Amino acid sequence: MQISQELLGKHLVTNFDGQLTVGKIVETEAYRAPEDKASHAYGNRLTPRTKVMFEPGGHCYIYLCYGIHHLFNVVTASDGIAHAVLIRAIEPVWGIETMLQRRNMPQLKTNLSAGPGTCSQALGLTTASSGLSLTDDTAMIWIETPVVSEPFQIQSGTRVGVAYAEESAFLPWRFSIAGNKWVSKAKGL
DNA sequence: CACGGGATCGTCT
DNA sequence: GACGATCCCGTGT
Repeated sequence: MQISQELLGKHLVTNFDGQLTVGKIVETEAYRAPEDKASHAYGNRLTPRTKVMFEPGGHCYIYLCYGIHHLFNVVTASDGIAHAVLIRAIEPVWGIETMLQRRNMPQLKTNLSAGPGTCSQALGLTTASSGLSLTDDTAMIWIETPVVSEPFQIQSGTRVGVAYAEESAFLPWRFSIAGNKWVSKAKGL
């Protein structure tokens, strides 16, 4: 919860095949097992897929949604506690040409990375990278605090696509940088 | 601009 | 064997 807000404004960096891409995190969602019915680890459900969420924080959980989209999460809690923060949108900062190529887009538009599936694709993140460390010296994915950053207000709302989750569906656990045009359009905010 | 549907496949029952 | 923590494009207004 706190971490999902602290991640706003931070830089998410990937370095695959010598291609450096950087995006400022502008939108996140918190998922907190065991009580959160929207979490894949609800009730501490432990499967081959979810097990990286139970490991100590500092690495990532990436999974495939709707057979098409790779969704990137930061695992945030201590050993045995399955908390994660979904990165829903980034503002491109560096490596824009690479991101456009990955997205197969001719020119820069806000839909380059507004939405969890597209922003993962822009950064080159796939399930193949699930479980990788964000903190190792050799990490290919990591998070940095930008040297300079504009102050911003945090906006919150309910999460997207979790209507099935009963009472958990109404938790205001979606956070974004107010007024940032790279935030996804889902459910207005 | 709002809505509707199709794409597409790993994961769990 | 069903179903998503989604996106995009088509249609109609």
